[in-house]
Amino acid sequence: MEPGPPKFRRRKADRPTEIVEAALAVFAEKGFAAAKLDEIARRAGVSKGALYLYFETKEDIFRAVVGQVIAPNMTAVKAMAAAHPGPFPDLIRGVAVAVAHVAQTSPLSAVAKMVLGEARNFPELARVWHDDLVSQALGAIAGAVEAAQARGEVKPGDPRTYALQFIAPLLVGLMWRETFVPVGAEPFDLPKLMSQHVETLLHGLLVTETRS
Amino acid sequence: MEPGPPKFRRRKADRPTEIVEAALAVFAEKGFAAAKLDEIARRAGVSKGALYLYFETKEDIFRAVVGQVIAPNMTAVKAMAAAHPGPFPDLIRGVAVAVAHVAQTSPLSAVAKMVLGEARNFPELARVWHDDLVSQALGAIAGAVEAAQARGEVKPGDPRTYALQFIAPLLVGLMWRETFVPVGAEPFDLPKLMSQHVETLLHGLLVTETRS
DNA sequence: AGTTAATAACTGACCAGTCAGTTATTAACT
DNA sequence: AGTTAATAACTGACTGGTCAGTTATTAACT
Repeated sequence: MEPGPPKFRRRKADRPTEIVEAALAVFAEKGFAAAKLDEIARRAGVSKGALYLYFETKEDIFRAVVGQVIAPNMTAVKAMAAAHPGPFPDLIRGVAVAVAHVAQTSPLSAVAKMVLGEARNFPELARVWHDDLVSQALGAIAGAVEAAQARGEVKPGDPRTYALQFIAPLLVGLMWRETFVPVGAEPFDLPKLMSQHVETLLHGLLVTETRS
Repeated sequence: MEPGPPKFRRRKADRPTEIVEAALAVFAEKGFAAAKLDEIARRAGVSKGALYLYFETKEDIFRAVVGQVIAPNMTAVKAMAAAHPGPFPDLIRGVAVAVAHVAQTSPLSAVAKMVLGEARNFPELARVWHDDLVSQALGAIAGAVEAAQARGEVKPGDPRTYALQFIAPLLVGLMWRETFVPVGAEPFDLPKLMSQHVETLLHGLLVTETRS
């Protein structure tokens, strides 16, 4: 009786991250409700029962997915908040490039969409997402705007609103990509979008600068 | 045995709209998957079986909800597209006020959120939403921008991107209201947001207008 | 009386979560 | 070094509850 290749390996250490990665993929594809634990297990190379060795419930897995995506971005936000001042246009251009890059090279947007979609059923996840990530990022930008206003570089106006104006087109661009491009919509080139947007914000749309 | 008030009335004509209205409420509260047909029926004052006299499936009801919300807004979009030209700043300020008003006084944003959330499972709804509503509205604004560019009023740049820049903060503000305000986030005053945004787009953020 | 809107009890598929049993791995003892 | 006992990771068939959709029956209207 040759043993042959074993039916499974005991790899307690690696299972949780593998499961969370598989779950991220399935949740991103199907949404929370339509994601099946059997499929998550299959993609993680494990049986469904094994999921319950590491997580209490399906919701628990979802929480872990969101948490894992939030964590690395928190440090990025903190770095942004601590950015050296310098002239406002340079700062804001740099942030625009950085933010657009992160948005395109991480599962952030897929998870963001899920958090938005499931906010009703997981209010505590919406809270974490807001408190730890969105509010921080918005606050950091608003802070930079406020400092620039104090230096007389930027016009008066609500800094938090300015921060939203700054970031909103990118967010909508991401939603556009996830929602409408798959059904045939013309995509937006996000880096180009962001660079045009930043210049518009800085200098305005109008050719003649006449106060109305 | 006095008959008393009848247990139910036969009101074939009114049922469909009543059902769709009830369904809109439940879908908006719970999302598609978590919405139960029993509850939709209960709120429509009807039994679950009666739903199936007027609709084939749950998805069918959802489609009807989306369709009913799209229809009246299509006419609004068409009116906007046919707006008299005039100076660009006036036009764009008017549109901003109108759009902000509609967004706040219709179930549009709730349905929009649902369409975004369920786009994967209902691609044809995402397509309708895009083709009949979003794309039209964006095109109308882009057309106005292009005309203003031709008149030399507005700087060069992709008109469709300008349109997205214009509308994005409002959309994000709506998502903010639906998602983060319920978990304690500071709300945005949408009309104020829009008016600050329009002025920023027109004139820019910077105090000194030096080309960089 | 005949027609049909409407009901309420019912069915069957689906799926999160369970658990009795199996297998890989380690430890203890020759 | 080889054998065996003990442990813990892992499996997969099973269950119980939920819920979209069906149907036998009733009651309203013509």
